[in-house]
Amino acid sequence: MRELVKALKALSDETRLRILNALLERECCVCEVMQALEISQTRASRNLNALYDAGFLKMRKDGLWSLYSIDREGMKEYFADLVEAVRKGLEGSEEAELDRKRLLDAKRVGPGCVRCS
Amino acid sequence: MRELVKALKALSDETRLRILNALLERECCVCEVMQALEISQTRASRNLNALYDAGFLKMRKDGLWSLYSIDREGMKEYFADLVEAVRKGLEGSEEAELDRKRLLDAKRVGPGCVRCS
DNA sequence: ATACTATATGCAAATAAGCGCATATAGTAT
DNA sequence: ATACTATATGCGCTTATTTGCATATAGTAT
Repeated sequence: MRELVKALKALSDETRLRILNALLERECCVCEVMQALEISQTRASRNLNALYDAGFLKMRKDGLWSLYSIDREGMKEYFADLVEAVRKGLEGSEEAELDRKRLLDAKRVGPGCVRCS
Repeated sequence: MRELVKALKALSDETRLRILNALLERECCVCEVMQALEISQTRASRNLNALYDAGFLKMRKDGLWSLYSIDREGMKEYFADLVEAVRKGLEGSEEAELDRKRLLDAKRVGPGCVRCS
């Protein structure tokens, strides 16, 4: 019960739904999420961690980068069902589509990177 | 997107998950929910309304009673998927089981009713 | 009409959630 | 070593959520 509440709380936020939508496309580092959703570093990091903490994501390190992805193998069956229901509920959402579009151009560099200014 | 967030917010609360669990058994009036979950009238009414408002429940009046039930016919497909995922996530929950057990003895009378004191 | 009952709701207090700023941490590069 | 980069996190502020109390509303019964 506690686990289920935590999972649903993790999903009940627009930012985190948008993040999940992006991760449905592919594995992302924090800065790619920032770029795709046009949100701050703090916001991206904290909300990614919330989804991770609830049990939806897995994370691996690659140098400086933290790479998050949907933990399809590791998550419980009803978690996968929730993700699938969310995916279905996101169909036709302009916001979600725009995020995915921006994700195509997102690069694995941060906001303070000189190449971006 | 807004609709999906609202739906997930409605589900992301222990009281409302317990209510949904009770309604998976059968249609209930507010006072039956109060008895099954052992919660106050305000709490039962407000949380039932939240689930109704999000689109999970339907309601009909019978005299003084407001009878709530899961709106299986009226709700969108992905809402039904969410409910099913929640049902699966609730399997094995002692709290949910106890609520269902108490629901068996719940009667359509309120807390101030003389027959109950 | 009055008395009683089930539900809904305005208000206020308590608690929780979200986020920006600044800073810490840890890896990379020179 | 220093300089730089990507991510994480403590703190504080703001906003949202939850709930109880009291009361309103509406139906029933006499």
